[in-house]
Amino acid sequence: MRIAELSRRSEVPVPTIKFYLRTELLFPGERTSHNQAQYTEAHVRRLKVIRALIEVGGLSIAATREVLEKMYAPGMSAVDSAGKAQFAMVTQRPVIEDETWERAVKETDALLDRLGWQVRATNPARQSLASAIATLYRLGQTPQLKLLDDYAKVARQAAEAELAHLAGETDPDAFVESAVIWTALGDVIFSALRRAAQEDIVTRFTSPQE
Amino acid sequence: MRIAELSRRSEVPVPTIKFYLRTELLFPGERTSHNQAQYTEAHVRRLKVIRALIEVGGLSIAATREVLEKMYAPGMSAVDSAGKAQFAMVTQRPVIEDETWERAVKETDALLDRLGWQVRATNPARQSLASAIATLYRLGQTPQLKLLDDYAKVARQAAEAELAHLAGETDPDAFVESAVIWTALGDVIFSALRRAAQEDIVTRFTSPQE
DNA sequence: CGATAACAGATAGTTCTACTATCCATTATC
DNA sequence: GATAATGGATAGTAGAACTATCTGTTATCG
Repeated sequence: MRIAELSRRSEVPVPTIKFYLRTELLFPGERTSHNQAQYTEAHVRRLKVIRALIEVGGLSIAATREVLEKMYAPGMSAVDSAGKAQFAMVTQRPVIEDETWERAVKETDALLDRLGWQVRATNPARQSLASAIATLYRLGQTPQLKLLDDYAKVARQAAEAELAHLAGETDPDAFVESAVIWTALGDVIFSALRRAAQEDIVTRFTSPQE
Repeated sequence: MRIAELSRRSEVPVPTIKFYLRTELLFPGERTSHNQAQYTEAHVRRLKVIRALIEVGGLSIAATREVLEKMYAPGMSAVDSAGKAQFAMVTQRPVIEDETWERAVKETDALLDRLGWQVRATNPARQSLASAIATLYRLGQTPQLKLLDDYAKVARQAAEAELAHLAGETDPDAFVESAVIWTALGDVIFSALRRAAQEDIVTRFTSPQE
């Protein structure tokens, strides 16, 4: 198909597709002549994934590009690709290395240790967690161990549920794609469900009439 | 204190503080003369909360302003203020009302119904959830009921754990502030823990040696 | 008291992100 | 053969979140 149809099918404007091609977010079509290229179903699909990650998942273009690179990197097992893509999804922010930060890192290490989780030092989730904990400290909100432990237990259940869901996927490419999509959208879904649950709990608490 | 000290104490540059004052993100200091104003501990505190919501929580300035407005609105119960602030934290995106969207809304309603949760129609979490589910549909990822139900159960546990934590707070202002901070940072913490759990599970699965 | 520094407020400028728009020389298509 | 579409290059735009500069005071310190 040509670019106009690709645009129609993917609901992405032509100039935006060109922009994605320029910035290597989308792989090029097969050239048939000096000013013609053929696009395929794979392009449509890729554009849909890109839009989902950006619009719904809230990823930046840079993060999305990295995720896609890792996702479809050849010569890696599905699990490794998914893992690498996972890493690219975490927004890294520069860290202020003060006393609070040190404390938060220790707290993070202790938590993961206590849980017995095997999480590499390179996993950006560690840093992300530490910076949230550091922020709680700075705001005088002592992050109670119990609450963190509860959160962790619950997070593990969520991860188990979604990995069980993914286990049904036999095709490696489909597995990686599903894993990435679920990681990105899972955050959104979970966040929404948490807020919904909060309202329900508060409602029951203030006007108990079960 | 004067603005230089406020800047030092809050670690926010003076021009940024001025910008926050201009845009009413930060309430003004008490004027003592034509070009002097006094700032208080409350200003320091507020700036720290603002930076936490923006930098760690990832809120936009507009969302942050709304959250703060609702948070400290007078004449409301702590629970109501926290609820309103909660609503302002969800990023609303324009919705494409196609067939997929309709289906996702039905799915969302059915889910909340099945769970028996009391969630108002105005809660933006509904829309957020529906748009994530619609995206899954569009990507051909059938959102299995079981997984959504599992997620919901887990989200409820997280919400219960954090509300139990908040229940200890007797001062209404402190309650609202804690609620807002935990809602914003909870997303980050949970997301990080989920990714950490994913790595642990995958590690155990591919090289089981407990 | 006077020099220097700090201040509030106004206005303008900057950087980054994520697109949009325009143009041109081809190439398709009717 | 006229019209439309295309790929690629270049430039422009809109919004967000600051950052800088300027002006006319007001503090403060020696």
